Amino acid sequence: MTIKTRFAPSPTGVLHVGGVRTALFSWLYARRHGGQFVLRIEDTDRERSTQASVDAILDGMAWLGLDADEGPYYQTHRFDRYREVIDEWLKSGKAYYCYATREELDELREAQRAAGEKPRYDGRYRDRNEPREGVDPVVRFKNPLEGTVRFDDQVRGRINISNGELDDLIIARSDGTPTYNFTVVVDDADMGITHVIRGDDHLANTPRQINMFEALGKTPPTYAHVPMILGDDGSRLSKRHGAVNVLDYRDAGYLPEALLNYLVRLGWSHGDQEVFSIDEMVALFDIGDVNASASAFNTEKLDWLNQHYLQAADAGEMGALLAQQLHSRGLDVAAGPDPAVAFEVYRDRAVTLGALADGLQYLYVDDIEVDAGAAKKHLRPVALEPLQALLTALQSSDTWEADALGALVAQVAEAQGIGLGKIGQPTRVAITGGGASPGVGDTLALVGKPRTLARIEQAIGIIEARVAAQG
RNA sequence: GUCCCCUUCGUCUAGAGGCCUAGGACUCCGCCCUUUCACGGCGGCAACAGGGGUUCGAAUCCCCUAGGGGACGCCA
Repeated sequence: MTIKTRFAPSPTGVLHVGGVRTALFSWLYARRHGGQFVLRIEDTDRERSTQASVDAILDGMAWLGLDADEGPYYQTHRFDRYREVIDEWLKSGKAYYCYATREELDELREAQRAAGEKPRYDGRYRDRNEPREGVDPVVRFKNPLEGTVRFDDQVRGRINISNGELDDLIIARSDGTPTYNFTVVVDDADMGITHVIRGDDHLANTPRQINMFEALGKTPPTYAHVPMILGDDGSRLSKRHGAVNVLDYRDAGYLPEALLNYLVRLGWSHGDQEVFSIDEMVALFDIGDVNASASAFNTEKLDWLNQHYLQAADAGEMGALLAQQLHSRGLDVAAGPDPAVAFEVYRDRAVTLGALADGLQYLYVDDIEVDAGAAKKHLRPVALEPLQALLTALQSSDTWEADALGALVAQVAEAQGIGLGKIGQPTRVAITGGGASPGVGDTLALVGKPRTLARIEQAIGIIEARVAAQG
């Protein structure tokens, strides 16, 4: 049997990291077993589905490299097929029209809740077909009254739910459009899905879906319900915990392989291994190894992985991404060093490309503002003479290459009879505006000669003003 | 409320009755390297929810309690 999995999001919002994890698990499972992976857009709720959400799903999946072998299918394109099954079930008595109004249903639920019962449809139209004036009926599936639905969930193990707990769910709204629990079944059956890997918020739907598979005369797929992702505080991950939209992670400068690596380790592991290439995930992943308990999203660990991948990333590719980051900050990339070169110098200090771009702004502007704290600490009178000496030396330097510049700074320090730090720090503050940067030689090389000279002069000016102010 | 599910360091996890003095990773804290910041190296703090069983022996099996989560829509 060829394995076939699917990812079936509804386009009613952003592509959530929780959704991406189930997509990843489904994709990995299919790839691992040489099977197929299907993308299906569940857009039966026409009120809430939007094209923007569809685009977000497609963009996100493409960015992550979770390529589908089939699809995207759209449920709205399959309404004829759903209608066909509904008519058939209506004819064969597997489904029936229900004329109860929303108000009546609300009342019923309220009464049940008040009586301490589980709210559910009471079957009042199950065995009578009595059209009502002015009421467009919904169609309900005739769920079995007796027996227990049993299935072996690949993550949760054996699950038993009594049919007595289930009611007759609506499969077509009063406007005739089909609903989720029904369309999923028809689609999974028609598309030959063998393994359904999804969030565990669907666990309670599964028995009724299995009953519908039987009504269809089909064998239900194997199910695996993956626990949801929690926020730092243990509650369900949502926007208030920070970014949940995968595209926000892309825009912040996270690498897809880092996000995927982070997500695959949430609920799944392989011994002590933390870093997995895509190929390793494909080779090692098994849905049966996924934990049954929920796990919390932790940005620090994601950051660590992203940094890890950045350290080994291709400088050319990272340069292009960094250029986008700089550009989105309104900076002219042509006004500074090749971003690929800058990345190479900074790669061990980059957590995300976004944060890196923030820290590199000084390379792409003519005028920088010197941080007050750094100036106070390092642009002191004692630094005046070393900076002047360095300025002179740099002015007459005919090469502008990192190693040579580093050596030059060291020579000046020695000539001044001071330690490297006594000249390195003031220089760093002068040319970057802050107290942290790569080696002085690298930094000078990146900044370039004209700006370096101008900035050292500016720093000398600051110190002189300070001396003057102190009298 | 009813039904279902979950429970190892702060977080992600290893652990399938003796290998556990409970291992790894992130975070945090030290030390080393170092002109700064990082990287890197070394070290440290930190957990089996509680209570009963079963067993020669339990983080691992069973039961109860507590806590947490989910579902209960003409949403998906």
